Amino acid sequence: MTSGEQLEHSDQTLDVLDARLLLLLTDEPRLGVLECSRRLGVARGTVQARLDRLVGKGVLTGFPPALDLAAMGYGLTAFAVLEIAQGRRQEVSDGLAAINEVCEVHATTGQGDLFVRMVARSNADLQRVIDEMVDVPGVERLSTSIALSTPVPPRVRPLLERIG
Amino acid sequence: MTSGEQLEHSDQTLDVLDARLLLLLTDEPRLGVLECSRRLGVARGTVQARLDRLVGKGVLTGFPPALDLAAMGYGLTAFAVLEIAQGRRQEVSDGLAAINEVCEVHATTGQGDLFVRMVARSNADLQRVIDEMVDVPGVERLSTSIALSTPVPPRVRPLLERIG
DNA sequence: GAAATTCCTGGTCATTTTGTACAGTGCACC
DNA sequence: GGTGCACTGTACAAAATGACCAGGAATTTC
Repeated sequence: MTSGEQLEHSDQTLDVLDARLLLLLTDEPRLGVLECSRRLGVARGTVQARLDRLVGKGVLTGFPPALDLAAMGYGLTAFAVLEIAQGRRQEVSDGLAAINEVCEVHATTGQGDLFVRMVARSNADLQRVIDEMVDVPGVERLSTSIALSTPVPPRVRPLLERIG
Repeated sequence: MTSGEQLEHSDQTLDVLDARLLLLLTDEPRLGVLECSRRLGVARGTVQARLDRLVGKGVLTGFPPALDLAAMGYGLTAFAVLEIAQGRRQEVSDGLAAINEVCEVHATTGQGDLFVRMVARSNADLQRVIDEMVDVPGVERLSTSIALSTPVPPRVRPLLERIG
């Protein structure tokens, strides 16, 4: 059954087997190739080949350790939308990247030019981080909101499940 | 050198060695315990004990496969801020969670009540996803912005580096 | 239709890693 | 001085890995 079940998707990057494999690894990331092959009911070489292929395609980029920032003392997550001076995106981005607590920055359409995710140890700490951000040259306006809860934590699963 | 270098941090959840270990695993996630011990210049048992402890503390939650959504065909990432009817957060969250393309939802302070990260295959596809979100009962206002670029991709490194 | 290609299977092999255990050592604390 | 704790270095059996290869089935190509 090389591949014949997925007639509905066009740019079929992922195979049913690929999806099942990734799903399996999503649930139990520490599984070895051998275990995977057993669970999936295929030969070990197949799993090995699939993984290599997925990495080659750039779909699977690695298995980074997942850290719980809250458990590390960074109990606060906050988001900031900032407006910046025209044509200084690069400069501002660099300035933000230099702040340790800044965990993610996106340039977006709409009024806010940059969107930032950051963490802090406490409210006071957050204040400090925000101050640092405001001080970045080129930042004109900054509005922050604190994450109170996370009804849907980062996930990819549904996208995979639709294939497998 | 059990632990004696980190005098500046108070709720010292993480040790210098912990940080170095996590940093190492961040860079090369597929390393085994033995390799780590070699790289760090400590005994294998030590690395093993540290990892167990980190997992026990809840700091290290696993090694999920990192997938490149763009390589999977989801080239578009977008953010949405939505305002919802009073007291229907749970209901709305569930509704959003049922949409495959919704990758993350946070409840936040400020005007926007919920903050959503989503992906799509194309502009048309994004339109569909947005429509689905608007149709979720309890959603009153929704404003979307598309991620044009990501100057700072999700990272934890700086937080670790400050310790190690 | 026949040939070539591709992908999976199921097996082998030597090498490496894991899990687990243990005695020994340096250090902090009482 | 004694106790507890974390790290070291070592050991050994069991398991997994990486690298092969021949054969079969399905797909594509001519």
